[in-house]
Amino acid sequence: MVRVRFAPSPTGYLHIGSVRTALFNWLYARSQQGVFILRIEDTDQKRSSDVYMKEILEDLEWLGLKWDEGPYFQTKRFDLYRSYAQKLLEEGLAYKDGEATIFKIPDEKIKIYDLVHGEIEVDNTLIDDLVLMKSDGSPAYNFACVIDDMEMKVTHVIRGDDHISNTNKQAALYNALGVKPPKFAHIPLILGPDKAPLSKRFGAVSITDYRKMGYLPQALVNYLSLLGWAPGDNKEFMSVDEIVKRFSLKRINKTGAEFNQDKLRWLNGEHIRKLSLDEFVKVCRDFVKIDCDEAWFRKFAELYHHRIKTLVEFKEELDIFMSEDVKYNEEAVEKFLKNDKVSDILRMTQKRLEAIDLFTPENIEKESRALVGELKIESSELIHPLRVAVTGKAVSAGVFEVLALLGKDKVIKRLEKALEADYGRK
RNA sequence: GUCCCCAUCGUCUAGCCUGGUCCAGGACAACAGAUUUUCGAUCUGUCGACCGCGGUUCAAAUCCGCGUGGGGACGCCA
Repeated sequence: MVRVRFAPSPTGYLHIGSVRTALFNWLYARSQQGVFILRIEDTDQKRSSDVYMKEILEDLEWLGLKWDEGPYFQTKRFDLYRSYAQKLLEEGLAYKDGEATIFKIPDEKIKIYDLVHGEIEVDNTLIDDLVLMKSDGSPAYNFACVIDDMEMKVTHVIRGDDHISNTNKQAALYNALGVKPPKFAHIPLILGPDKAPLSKRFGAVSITDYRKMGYLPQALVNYLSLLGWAPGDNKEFMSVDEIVKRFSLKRINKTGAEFNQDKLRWLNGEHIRKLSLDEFVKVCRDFVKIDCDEAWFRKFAELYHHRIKTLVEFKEELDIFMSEDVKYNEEAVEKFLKNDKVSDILRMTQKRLEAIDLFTPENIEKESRALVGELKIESSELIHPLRVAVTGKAVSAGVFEVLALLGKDKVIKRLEKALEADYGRK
């Protein structure tokens, strides 16, 4: 039975890199019908906080990375660490230095077999002895980690590359305890654009940030799974189930991967499209928290379902519809409103639209095209200025649908405002 | 400084183990064209990489060595 664990420290929010580690553990457990254990490494009591702890649990749940066991807390296991330290002391494998207990690292070369990297040989004569229990009575990281992994019968330790140089120390500890070490898989780190491991400098690194930016958990899972792993057949857009089915440690690669938000955004768009309209409406409602007519909202969502890539983009479009004021995009105004004929065309359009009883896309289009025919102009000469005048932007869904959804009053009012500004003369 | 890890398009990667099918495939981005209702949508296309040098071999992205470059670890932090 495969048993893996994710062991975060509640000394900060859940970082993209940590989440990727959690994800690979979870994927391996799921793909092997194994057990995914959550262990909170809170031995640094000065830096640990409940706020971070709660956020970590929430983020894992939001991502759908459910744990089967735990959370275990290291602060509740100090007796256990103490007793093992005592045992090593009695066996002469550790010694006291003041209040601290130190493990005497045997002078020998040690071979580690890593599932990702293959064999790694390290000369343990080069490293210092290892603190087991600190003077304040708390266990040191490498010790607590080994004891817990042993006690929790962890079979595979999947963690970041940066732990490779802990592994030889831990291996020496396993030897001293007379226990077979778990299998190790050190996965490459996630890098920022500067090729250094992801840090605050990069901007958004916490899962909460991505949630707020309107990314779907399944998109984030999909994207993160592709950093350091690939199914091998060029398939990239995958459901979580599909990833679980195809995941294998063998296909994890060794190179650090740069986090690329463009690709995440693309994948997010794909996952949004894949939602049914009902699902999409629900997701959007939860995200924007706006009070408006259900049927209207649904129509709006339908119009933008395939046009937006994040929920924030959805909200921005929605704001254009909801707000009283139009924010005019300078480039759009420059390109489509600053033209001699525009004012006249818009004035006439406004009159036509005002006369429509049933303000439907079909009727709006009919009237607009009729006007285009009478004026002997290109339809684009009416449509583009109309869009900019009403939405402030050069980009939107189909303009007739947009107008219909906006409603006659609002459209007329916005046209009036645009005409007052009199861009055509400036 | 010492030790360890890594090295294919701008980015994520396939191929590398088991050398020939690779003048290196896909995706994101970028760019161009199309769609005469735009576009950040859609479709089509273009650009673009095996870090260098030696070696092994009939044959090397693939194996070996050395360089170079990047990263990590050297805490009574985790």
